[in-house]
Amino acid sequence: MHNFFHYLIVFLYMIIYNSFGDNMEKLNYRLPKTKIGEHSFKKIIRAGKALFAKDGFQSTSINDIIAKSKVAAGTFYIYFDNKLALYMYLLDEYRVNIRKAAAEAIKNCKSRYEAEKSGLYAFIKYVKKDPLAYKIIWESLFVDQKIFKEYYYSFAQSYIHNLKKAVENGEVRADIDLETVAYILMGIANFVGLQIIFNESSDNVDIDFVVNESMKLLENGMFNNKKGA
Amino acid sequence: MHNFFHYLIVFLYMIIYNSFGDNMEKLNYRLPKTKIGEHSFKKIIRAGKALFAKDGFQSTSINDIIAKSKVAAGTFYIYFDNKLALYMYLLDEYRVNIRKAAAEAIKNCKSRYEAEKSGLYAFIKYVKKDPLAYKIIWESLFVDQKIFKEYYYSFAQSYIHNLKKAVENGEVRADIDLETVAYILMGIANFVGLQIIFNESSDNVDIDFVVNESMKLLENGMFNNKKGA
DNA sequence: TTTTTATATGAATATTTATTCATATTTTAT
DNA sequence: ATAAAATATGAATAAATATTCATATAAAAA
Repeated sequence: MHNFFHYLIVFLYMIIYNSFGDNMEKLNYRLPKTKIGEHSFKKIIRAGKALFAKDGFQSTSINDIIAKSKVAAGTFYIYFDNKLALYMYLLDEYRVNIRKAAAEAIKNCKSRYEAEKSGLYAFIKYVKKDPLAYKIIWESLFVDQKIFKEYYYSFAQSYIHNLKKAVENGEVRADIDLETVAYILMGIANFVGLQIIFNESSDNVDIDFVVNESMKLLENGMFNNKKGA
Repeated sequence: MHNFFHYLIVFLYMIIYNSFGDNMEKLNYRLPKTKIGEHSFKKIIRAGKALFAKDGFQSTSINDIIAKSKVAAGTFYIYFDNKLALYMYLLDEYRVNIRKAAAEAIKNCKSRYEAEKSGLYAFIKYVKKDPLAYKIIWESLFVDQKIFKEYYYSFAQSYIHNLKKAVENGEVRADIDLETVAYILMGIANFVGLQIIFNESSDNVDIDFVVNESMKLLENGMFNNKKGA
């Protein structure tokens, strides 16, 4: 008779887990409700950012975070279930910030061309200022492949949506697959961003330069002989 | 008087470390010398590949590798100093393989255009067949930022070298920065590769398709109005 | 054949890391 | 002023992980 209840519970668990699993993952942290709590919370966030940026997610232990933030071990668990919960919180924050920076840069653009240029410039400037944003998103591929895939997939979808409109009003050529173009544009932004980050002495002038060169290629391609071979 | 020797030793250590540090990192594994040793070595390699592919470098413990490969704990240490040594061994293997695949694909190409197309196709086919190759190189950014940077930097340099030749014989336009082009091409390969890997049911036809679409953009850009805005 | 070298083993040890909980303090609500 | 809620603490415990080493066996060299 015990077995019946055991299997019932397992069954119910499976239903709940499958339908709500993804949503429940987001409840792994608790925001503070007082000034003093906010202070501790911020200390943890700051330490997490610094350590994840320096050593990466997996190499950073909760003990490291506790030591750096100078809160007691128990305090960490008041706000976060575990290290992943803190990481997800930061990842979310950076995603919002990057999208905000891009949206802000694009909002007054008159054409798709201008929007690509401003968006690229804003993205690279953002990751130059705060390389952790860049690193933390890339690293999500190794923390949880699913969240990485979802991020780029949804990014690509909104890209495709905008490109479609640009095709309709004749700005973008109609004879090219927009999904591929979306991934190409993400690839360019990420790797040209890499180029800027690699060069530690790079400044706004350099960002201007690589953005202009990238736009040249997006305008007219890279080959002289337009027929190819 | 003890202090003198202490500082002498520290000084000598610094000299040795600075000049040979990079080379010495590569001596962290020992190849087997007999048939039976080769067998154990291969078992460790196979288990490492499978686990790094599934869970990533940091989430895989040496104990996991030992369990999966079915060798004793001590056996692992006969061949590798630690987990990083195994990872570096695999990273090196994949780098060689990817470069080999790319070189093989390019060697009979008559033009830079053809070479770009074949190289892109070969790269995507390779990472589709063995996604760990892709993952392990990207992940190196989080295992050791230096090796990641060196990898893409040297890749970019050899790219620039080839592009320069193509500019000289008029195949590639002369009014564009080749370093930026190199990073753009790496970005396209990596993210269009991502697009293919994300779509689990993608096949050679899909690879053909995205390569063709990418080449369209490299030929003529993406905009109708060549003046931009 | 004997000696030497290479390899295998896994229990034991050392180290790191995550997590809990009883107790104390501070803040907010009543 | 008092009760309730929120927060802080860190020693203690639990769990995971890395590494060593004495012992044994197999392969190659002498």
